[in-house]
Amino acid sequence: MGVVETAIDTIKQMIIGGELRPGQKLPVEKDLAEQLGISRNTLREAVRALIAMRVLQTRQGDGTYVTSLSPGLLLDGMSFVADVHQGGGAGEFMHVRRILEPEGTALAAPRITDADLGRLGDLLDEAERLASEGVVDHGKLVALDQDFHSLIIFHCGNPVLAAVIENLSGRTVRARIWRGMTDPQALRRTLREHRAIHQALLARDAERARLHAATHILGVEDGLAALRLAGPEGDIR
Amino acid sequence: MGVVETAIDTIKQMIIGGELRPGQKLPVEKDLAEQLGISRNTLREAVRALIAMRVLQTRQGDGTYVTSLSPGLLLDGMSFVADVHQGGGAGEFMHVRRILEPEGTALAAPRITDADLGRLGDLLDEAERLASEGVVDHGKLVALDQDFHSLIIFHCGNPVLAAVIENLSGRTVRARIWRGMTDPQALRRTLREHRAIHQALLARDAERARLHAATHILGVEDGLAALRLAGPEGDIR
DNA sequence: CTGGTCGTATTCATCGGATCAATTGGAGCT
DNA sequence: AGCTCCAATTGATCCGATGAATACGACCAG
Repeated sequence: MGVVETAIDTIKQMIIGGELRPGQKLPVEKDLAEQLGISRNTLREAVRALIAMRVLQTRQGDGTYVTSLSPGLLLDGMSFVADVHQGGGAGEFMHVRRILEPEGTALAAPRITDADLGRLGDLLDEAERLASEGVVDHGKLVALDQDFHSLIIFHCGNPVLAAVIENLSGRTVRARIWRGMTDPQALRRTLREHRAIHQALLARDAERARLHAATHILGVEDGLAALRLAGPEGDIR
Repeated sequence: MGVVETAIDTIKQMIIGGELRPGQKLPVEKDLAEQLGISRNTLREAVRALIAMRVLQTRQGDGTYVTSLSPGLLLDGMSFVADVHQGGGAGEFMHVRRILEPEGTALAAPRITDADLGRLGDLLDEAERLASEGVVDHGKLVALDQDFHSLIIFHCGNPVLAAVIENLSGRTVRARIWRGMTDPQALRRTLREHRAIHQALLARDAERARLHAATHILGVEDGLAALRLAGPEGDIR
């Protein structure tokens, strides 16, 4: 095993073993490199790998710190994975989301705050306003869609579940779906489904929320499949 | 944004954009560094970050290559996340697994090959043999347990689902559960549940498989909760 | 004594160059 | 044709130096 890999594992073990705790500052590069018996450049490569995993964080002029190590933070590298597979694998990611998101939505029903229920309503109102005006700015709709789902899932009570769901559909895939929603009828259906989920949450009815979320994602999956039939390659090069 | 971060994003975009395809070789460090207008050391830090994400792979004396980018490969960094949270967050990971694994098991029922059904039986036989002999080697049992679940989930038909499930319970957590299974009755129950799942798969009965998998993981969750009551800190320092 | 300002030391970021090690591919030999 | 061996290629590691951002303490004004 290479020197860098060894250093990565050593630091990992220091964290798992509790020697380094969240928020704690690491020794300065020069000292840590000497302590591990490696050069400063090599240590930096190891640190850079752990930064990519969101395990460490550096601040120039200050030092290197262990992050909060919260699941939401550590799992958000997954979205890149989803983006890479926007082609053939998108359906597989969506399938997992179809399993998880209804459950998360049901869990959120008794937990979501009244304030956020109101915010959800606002998001829907704005989306419907945009849609009725025949807006072509899909970016706005994508953002509203993402906010809607995120806000619900945030209240599921399980940060790991929330983080996994959150990262299953990367921005690229999500944008592709909405871009493909040229049919105004499909757009109206999506908004109607969102409204139904909102109604169920307002009634604190977990079962209805679960079912509406499930059918909603089924609809999204169908849209994705149709998209693939229409244009096998989604790239516009 | 720092120079290294820019370089990481550039390479990422080259992959998402299709300019770099799986298995393809990157330009040599010297050339690529020059092309990106950065030093070789800086480029190496960017490459190292992408290696940590399993996006790139280097072979000394040969070159740097884009990996297969398969979901299973890219998602296997998750297991480290699970390991870090062996303390408080383990239950949350197990909860997600409880949602996904029954579904994956049900999906596997009609797909798993007869050969692998036989292999599952062999695994169970060996586990029961070890248990009846009062073996204290938990490592063997952990490995058999992992093989059992992996072999089933492998046939769920969705590599993304399989990869996520596979990485939700890191080795550390799994080992902790089995180590905590000091009660011979609990061990027998676990084996009985495994056998029940196997029987359902043999009968190609997806619904029974789903239910048995769900109750099995519930049992594991209970064991984990009991473990936390017994000893809040699992570290033996 | 309090508050702000400024300079300096600390620390990470980036760079250029040098040497080591592993792999590859071809020259040369049998 | 097949094998051996050497040299070129390429990543791995190290060293030293400079730039840039931050933190902290000295200093000063009120």
